[in-house]
Amino acid sequence: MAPKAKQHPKNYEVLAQELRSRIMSGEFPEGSQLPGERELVLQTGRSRSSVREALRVLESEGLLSKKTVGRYGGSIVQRTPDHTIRRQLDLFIRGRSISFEDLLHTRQAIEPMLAQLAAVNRTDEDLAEIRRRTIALEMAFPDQRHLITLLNLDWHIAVAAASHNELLNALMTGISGALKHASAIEDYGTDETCLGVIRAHRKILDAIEKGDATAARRRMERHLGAYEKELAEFSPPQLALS
Amino acid sequence: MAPKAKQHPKNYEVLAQELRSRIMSGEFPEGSQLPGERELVLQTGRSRSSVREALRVLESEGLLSKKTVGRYGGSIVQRTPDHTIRRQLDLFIRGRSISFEDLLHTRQAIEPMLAQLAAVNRTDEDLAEIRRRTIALEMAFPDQRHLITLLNLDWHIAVAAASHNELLNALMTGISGALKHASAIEDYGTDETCLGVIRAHRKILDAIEKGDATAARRRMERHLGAYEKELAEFSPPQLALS
DNA sequence: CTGGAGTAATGGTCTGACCGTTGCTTCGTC
DNA sequence: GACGAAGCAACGGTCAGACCATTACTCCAG
Repeated sequence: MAPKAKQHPKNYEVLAQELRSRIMSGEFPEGSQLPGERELVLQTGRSRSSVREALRVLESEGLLSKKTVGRYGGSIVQRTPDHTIRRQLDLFIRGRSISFEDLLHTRQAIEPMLAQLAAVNRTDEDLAEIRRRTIALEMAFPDQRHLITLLNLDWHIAVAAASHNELLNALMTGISGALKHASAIEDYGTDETCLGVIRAHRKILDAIEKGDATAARRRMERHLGAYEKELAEFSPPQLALS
Repeated sequence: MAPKAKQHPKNYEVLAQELRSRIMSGEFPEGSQLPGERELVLQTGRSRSSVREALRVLESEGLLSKKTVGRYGGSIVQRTPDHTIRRQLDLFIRGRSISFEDLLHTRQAIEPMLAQLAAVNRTDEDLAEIRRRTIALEMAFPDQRHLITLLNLDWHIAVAAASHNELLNALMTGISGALKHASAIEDYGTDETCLGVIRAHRKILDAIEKGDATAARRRMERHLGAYEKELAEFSPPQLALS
C-alpha cells in the first residue's frame, strides 16, 4: 500500500508558484497588468480567497504592486524594488540577532568594493551628492553631535549609490537600517573620533573624485578598520540589536 | 479644510504591521504560537480574510510558519530562515537582470572576507567539509567536466559556512543561485583553467587549515581575480542571466 | 467640440459555511 | 487502576456570495 504521501499542497502556494513562473517566463513582462482576480478565478478554478492570498505573497515578494482600485485597476508586474530586499535584510538581521561584529565584518567586506567602484563609475551628480554629504557631516561637527551617526551613514549610502552596482548597493542600504539601530546606542565617541571620521571621508572623497579606485578602496578599508579599533577599545563585546 | 488625506490604509497591511510589531516586541518569542485566526478576528475586529492575508504576508517574510493543521494547529513564530533571504536575493538578481559583472564584483567583495573569517572561526567539522569538497572537485577533473561548475560552487559555499558569519553566509548562498544559472552558460574553459582552480582551492584550504587569515584572504582575492581575467579573455561582455 | 453624468469593473472587505486533519477527552473494557 | 479505542472540538484551508468605495471609460446633452 502507498505510504499515504498525500502532503496536501496548498492551493494558494500552487497558484503563487504558477503565477511566478508565468511572470518569469515573460508572459507578463515588467509593467504589464495581470488578469483581474475574478478572471484568475475563472482561469484557475480556485476560489477568490486563494487567488488573493497567492497575489498577496507575490506582492510581498516585490513582484507585484497593486494599481489604483477602481475600474481598470489591477496587479502590475514590477522589478523587485529596493525596499523589499532592504526589509528582508532588516528582518533577517534583527530576527537572527546578528551580532554587531558580524555586521561590521559585512561592511568591511562590501564597502571597500563600493568605494572602488564608485571611483570608476561615479557620475558628476553622484560626486556632487557625496560632496554634499561630506560637508553636511563636517558642518554638524561640534554642535550637533546627535546627528553625526545619521549623517555618517548617509555619506556611506551616497558612496554606495555612486558605485552603480545595484546588488551591492541594495545590500549596503539593506544593512544600513540595522546599522542605524546599532549605532544609536553608542554616542559618537570623542571629538578626536569625529575628526578622524571627517578626515577619512574627505580623503576617500578625493580619491573618488580623482577616479583613483585603488586609493578609494584602501582608504575605505582603513576607515572601517579604524572604526573597528575604536569600538574594540571603548565598548564591551555584547551589543544587542534592539 | 483638510486636503482629503484619506489614503485608505488597507486593513491587512495594518494588521501585518501590528503583528510584526507584537512579534518584534517580544510578546511572541521565537517558537511561540500566535492566537488562532478566529481569535485574531475577535482581537482586532477585522474579518478573517484580512487576518489571513496579513498572516500570509508575514509567512512569506519568513516570520511565521504554519504548524500542522488540525486542532491546536496555528502560526509559529520563527527566525527568518535562510531560504527566505535566499529566494529574495534570487528574485532581486533575476528580476533586475543584474549583470554578471556586478555579480562578480559582489563575490569579490564578500568572498575574501569569508575566507579570512573561515581561517579564524572554522571548526574541525567545517574544515573536513571543505576538504571533502576540495577532493570532490579534484576527482571530477578530467572526466566529469560538466560537474565542475557545481562542485566549484559547493566548495565556495562550504567556505562561507565555515566563516560562521550568518549574514555574509546568507548573502553568499543567496547569490550562489544566480551564479549557478550564470555559470551554466559557459562550459568550464580549458584544462589549464580547471587546474588553476584546483590549485587555488588547495592553497586556500591550506591557509584556512593553518588559521592564516591574511593568506586565506589574499589567496581568495587572487583566485577570483584570475577567474575574472579568464572571463574577460574568453567571453563577450553581455551575459544574460536566464 | 466639450464637459458632466452615468456606468461597469476593479480591489478590499465581510459573512458564513464546510472540509479534512489532528490531538485531547472520555468512556468502556480488562 | 491501566489502557485503548471511539468521539469530539478546534484548527487552517477553501469556497461562494455579497457589498463597498473607487475609478476610468462612455456617451449624450449642450
